[in-house]
Amino acid sequence: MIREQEQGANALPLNNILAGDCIEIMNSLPAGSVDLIFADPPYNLQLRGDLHRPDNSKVDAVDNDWDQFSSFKAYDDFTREWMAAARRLLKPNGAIWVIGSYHNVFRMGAELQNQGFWILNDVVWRKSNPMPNFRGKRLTNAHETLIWASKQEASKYTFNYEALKALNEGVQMRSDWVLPICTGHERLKDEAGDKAHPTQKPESLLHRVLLGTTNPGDVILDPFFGTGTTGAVAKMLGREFIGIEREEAYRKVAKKRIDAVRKFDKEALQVSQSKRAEPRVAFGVLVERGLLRPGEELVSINGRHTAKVRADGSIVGRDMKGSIHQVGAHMEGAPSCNGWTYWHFKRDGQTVPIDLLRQQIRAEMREQ
Amino acid sequence: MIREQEQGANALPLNNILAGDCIEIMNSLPAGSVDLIFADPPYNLQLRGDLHRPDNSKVDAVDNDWDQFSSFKAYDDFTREWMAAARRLLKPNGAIWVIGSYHNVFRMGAELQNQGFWILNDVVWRKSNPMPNFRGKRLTNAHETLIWASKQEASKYTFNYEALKALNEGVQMRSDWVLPICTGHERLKDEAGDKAHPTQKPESLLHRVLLGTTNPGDVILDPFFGTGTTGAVAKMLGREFIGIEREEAYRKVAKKRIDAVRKFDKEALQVSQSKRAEPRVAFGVLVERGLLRPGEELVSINGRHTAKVRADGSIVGRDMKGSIHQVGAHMEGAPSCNGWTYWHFKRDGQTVPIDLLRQQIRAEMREQ
DNA sequence: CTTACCCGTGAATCAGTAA
DNA sequence: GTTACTGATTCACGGGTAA
Repeated sequence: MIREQEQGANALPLNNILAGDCIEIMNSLPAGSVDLIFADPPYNLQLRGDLHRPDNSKVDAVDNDWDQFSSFKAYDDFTREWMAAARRLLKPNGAIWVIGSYHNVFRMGAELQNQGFWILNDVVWRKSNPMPNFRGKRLTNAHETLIWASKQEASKYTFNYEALKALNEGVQMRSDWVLPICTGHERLKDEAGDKAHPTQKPESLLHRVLLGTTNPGDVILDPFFGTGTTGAVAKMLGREFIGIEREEAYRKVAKKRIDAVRKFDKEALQVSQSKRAEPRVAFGVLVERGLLRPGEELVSINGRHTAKVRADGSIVGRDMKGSIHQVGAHMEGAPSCNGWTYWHFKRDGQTVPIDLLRQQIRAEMREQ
Repeated sequence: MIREQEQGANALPLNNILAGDCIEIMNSLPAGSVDLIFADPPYNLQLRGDLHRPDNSKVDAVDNDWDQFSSFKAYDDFTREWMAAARRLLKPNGAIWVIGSYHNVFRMGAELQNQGFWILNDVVWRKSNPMPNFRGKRLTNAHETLIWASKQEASKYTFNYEALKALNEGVQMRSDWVLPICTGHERLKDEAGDKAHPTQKPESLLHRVLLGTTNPGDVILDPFFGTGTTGAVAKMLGREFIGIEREEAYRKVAKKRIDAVRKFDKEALQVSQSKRAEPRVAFGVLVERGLLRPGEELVSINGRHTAKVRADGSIVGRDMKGSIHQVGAHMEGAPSCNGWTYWHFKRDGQTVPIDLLRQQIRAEMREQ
């Protein structure tokens, strides 16, 4: 058996990038031979016109042919096919990760369930540095969603609980991961110096996925290999990979990149540590959480000025409205003012600085 | 028309909790009459068993020949029905929020898209104090997902950008919201002292939703009302609500809760306004009123270009004449330009943006 | 050599009104 | 419905250059 798998016609082409359509290629590989699949398929963004930043520069949007689908039906057909091919390749105890945005992730999640995959977690990648919403028409799209699912409900999937706990400063890893997007030297460039791929994923993300849900020596398949982040991190971590990629330009960049990777590079093991900054608390959050009521009166530390709280966290003084800091500075004729210590409120006859409420919120946040 | 809506058979039962099945009741209400729907439907945590409605009646699966997926089918049928009924009730510019976990949110998101809703954002409610994963077999399930969608792609949905920005310490609100789960005094108890509802949502969550995507006076429908968080926050914020709930016990708790809510006073409900809401002022008016003289020179913000004001409110640059916006865009070779902030004039040795003069005019208009 | 400043850029379903 | 015009709108970083 093992000999066949290693040497026969059906041998797994380990640590290679296969050229071609991922559905065809997956269907040509031996069933039940892969431990983990990581899939980052086209998102079907459905972008309309151009978008400019406030400084008039144009956003370099994802307008590649591979992201164009004629309808939801066409996208669903595509999803059903690649997912079925992927599921066939998985060992009985295998698992899959998919990543997407609101454009496609709901359709992928539903199809995973339809095909009998068993969802273990949905994971939110919270981007520490997302692109802002330039027109102010929506919320900043600051996250993407991953779904982790086993081949079937009965699968004894791999989960390295302690490793992830260690990675998370000794407390259980949660379903929301704060990681920066891929920029700087990690972002691969083409010969012209432009980004080699429009949607390169950060290695920190794959590091966490592979560390947490595979063992050394496991076989990891990425059917939408792109510039090979999955392969690069798999190699670092001593896992085997199989990549499938249609576009020659991407394959070329990926091969060069992976060839340069050294196994068990200790520095690489540290890239995924996210920094923990002191959380910023907006004054509006006190209102939102009911610690202060809209309409409630604030008094200045010297008792000379008052202001009223509004529902959105701005405040209104005698002749001005704005943030707690702005209004405080205005009242005192000062260039700046720390509103947290300047403004007080009354509870049970006591006058208390609003900073006390901020400390309360911070304590809650630390509890996790 | 108005009389009919207020007093006729089709009158909207504002600020009431309606008893019964939400699909039937929604179908009995007048179409196109609701501004926002907030839906927190059953999460269907036991997808592999029978599916039950909130009243514990069993949902019949239409297609039983594929037993493994029949329960998904039943959940999808249920989702399709209530969502279609909800969509019918929305005004053309209306919008919907749904909330769920990985058990059901993918199916809801896909169905929203299938029915022609237009997804605006998916939002992650990151729980600051989730329940840990006791068995250590998965990641701590520390978030839930909300989807915000307009009735159709062309809808001019409500988004109070500035208010949410104020709520977030002056930077635009992101798609991930850190909020604690509902505990303590806010968590409603029944007579026995147990929690009155298993999945009561925190008021802070609804505060952000309603402040950000409705205006005072808007009609908000919650078809899975439960203990009435939507109604309580709607009342606080000066919005109208309609609740639908099958279970008498929940309706009773909700009514008592909402009756005790005090509306915030009007001034507190004024939120930060977008500049887009300000009245338009034609540049020519500045000339007309003598704030700028025909022949006066304007200088671009970077000091590189000049233009001359003409009596009709057009301006002339080196090789082009037109509006302040057209000439500015031409000078910079940009697709567009906000002439109000681009062009400056000189007074007493100072260089001042012409937008300052527009603000003067607007102030005069407000006094009038 | 260090610090300060400027510039570039990222999976984006990104406008509203009047004629 | 279409066209034309007005005019509102950005956060976190990394890298490079200037001081």
